[in-house]
Amino acid sequence: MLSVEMYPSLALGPQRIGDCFYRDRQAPAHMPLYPPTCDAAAKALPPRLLAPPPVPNDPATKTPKDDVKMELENASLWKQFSSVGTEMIITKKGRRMFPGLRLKLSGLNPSLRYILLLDIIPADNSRYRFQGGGWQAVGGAEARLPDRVFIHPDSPATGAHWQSRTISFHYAKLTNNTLDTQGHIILHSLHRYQPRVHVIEARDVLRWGGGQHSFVFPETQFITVTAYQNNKITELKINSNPFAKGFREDGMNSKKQRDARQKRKISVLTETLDIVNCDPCDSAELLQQPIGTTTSTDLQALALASLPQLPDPSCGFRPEEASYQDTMVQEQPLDLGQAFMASQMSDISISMANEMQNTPGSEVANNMIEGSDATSYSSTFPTAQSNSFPSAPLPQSSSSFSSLPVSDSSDTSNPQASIPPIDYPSILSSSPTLSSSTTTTPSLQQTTFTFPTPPPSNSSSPQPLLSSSSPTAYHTMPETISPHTPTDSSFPAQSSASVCTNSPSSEHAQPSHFLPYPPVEIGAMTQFNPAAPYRPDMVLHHPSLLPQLDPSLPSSLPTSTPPSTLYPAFPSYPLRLCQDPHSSLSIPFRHLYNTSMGERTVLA
DNA sequence: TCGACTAACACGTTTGAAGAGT
DNA sequence: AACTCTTCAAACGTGTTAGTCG
Repeated sequence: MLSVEMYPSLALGPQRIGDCFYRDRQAPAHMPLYPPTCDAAAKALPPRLLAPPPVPNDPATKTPKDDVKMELENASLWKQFSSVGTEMIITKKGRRMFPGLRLKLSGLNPSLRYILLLDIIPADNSRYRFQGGGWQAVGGAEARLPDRVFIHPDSPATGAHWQSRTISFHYAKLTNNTLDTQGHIILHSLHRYQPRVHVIEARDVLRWGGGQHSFVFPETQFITVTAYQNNKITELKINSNPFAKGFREDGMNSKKQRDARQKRKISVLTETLDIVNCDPCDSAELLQQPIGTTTSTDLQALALASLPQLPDPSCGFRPEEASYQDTMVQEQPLDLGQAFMASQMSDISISMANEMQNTPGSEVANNMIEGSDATSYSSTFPTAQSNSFPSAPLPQSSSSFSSLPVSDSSDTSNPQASIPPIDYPSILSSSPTLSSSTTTTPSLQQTTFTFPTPPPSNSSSPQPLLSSSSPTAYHTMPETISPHTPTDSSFPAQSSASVCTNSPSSEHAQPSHFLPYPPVEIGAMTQFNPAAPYRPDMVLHHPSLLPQLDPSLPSSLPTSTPPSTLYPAFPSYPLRLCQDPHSSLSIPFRHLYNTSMGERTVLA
């Protein structure tokens, strides 16, 4: 087993994030679409690896994975927002998404264990501004931040588990705090993003590859904001989010009620001042102003005047008796810390160990460095229809995927139903299964796939997600890399996977294939404690865990690979999954170490 | 001056502990 | 003793708003 000593970066603790982050941020705006390391690696690819992969016509290569389907349960709600132009508030402390991603999974093997991940990637490389009642691209996107992947707290769980209930990612939080230590997903404000959900067979994780399904629901695209720009979005949120009930028409926090409170407050302040200002030299002129015309500044002045800072014995006012309760109680930092996290870790380890035991090819970990088949997928995406993002149209689609681009005229609830559907690429439905989940062969898959590439972002008309007539091939590393394999390549090992988007009229999102890049080693290190009453959400931070929707985006191209971090959704994060910045190799979860106490601990 | 952002605020929901009842 | 149900307070999730910053 590898030790921390083999990966000096692991010893650096939390600051590693910042290190890597700043490396990203310092990347020049004119940075190439691909990082130098990637470029070099791509150039170094043997021609055979760049060639299109064989099309898997052989039915024998089909696995149950091909039937994995995902449905966006609250698609209608998402479409409501999408039709207006979904905005998501991001705050320093982290803000949940609303609507949340509520999903239904089917087609999984009930007895196998899976891990569900959520990540959010830039939908394009533009920055937006709300003007003229709509969103306009106003420039290039900011440098990409370290990617973080939110691991569903139930992970790993059996296919039966996932299929028996609605899967919700509502615990995931978004932040604009680039130095966030809470494990929230870091995003730039005023940028457009696309959430993705990944289903990874747990044991595949152990072998640095294996099958994977990724699902994209275009209607879940959103623009991040620090304050709502579109009133319609605010209304929608208030009307559909139970937490915002108070702001509804009949709520105590409605505009009407707030105005009434404001008036009452002014009245009380006025009365208070009547007492305080028994001294004629006080701010009597403030009181001369009609209440109705009192400005906020005036209110502040009134409040200040009424505060017990003017103890005048002559007026009988006793400041110490005043009930000014501005006692802001300091938030107690929750330090569920390492003990809790460790329990979580051990749980996953156990489950993973079980997986390993149940897998005849449990020696896969040792064979991860073996090469694998290369497969290529390419497709052309038609231009999407314009939508609620006036200058950034979304692809028109339903909440589920269909391999056939069928018009969705039946969806009358969707105000845009009349818009011609997007012809989603056949790649997404017909792509081959690259690795069998049941195979005992620990081979890694090599895949080349093609994703649409948005035109240059400096255009005032942002390009729609997944729409392009000039697809760009996305290449993954040809050779498998293991921690034991010294290399200067920036590419991690790769494996087969699938990506899926939904088409306009389908019932389910159905995956096609892409590479889990770099390999995720969640299972081997993550342990959940079944006895724990609550399972923390966890976030795997990895800059290049999965391929970008559009590899040409600058944000997808860190010049150096930041470390991967594994966070629980807790205030304190003792565990961190790092990647060796020198070798660009992802460190298996078993090398997670504890940083909460300023010390390193190899957990397994 | 203006747009973006932040912190404080009030209200509602959620959660979990404590107590009562069976 | 064990279980279920109710109550209640704290924590948390909302949008709003005033103020700050560049």
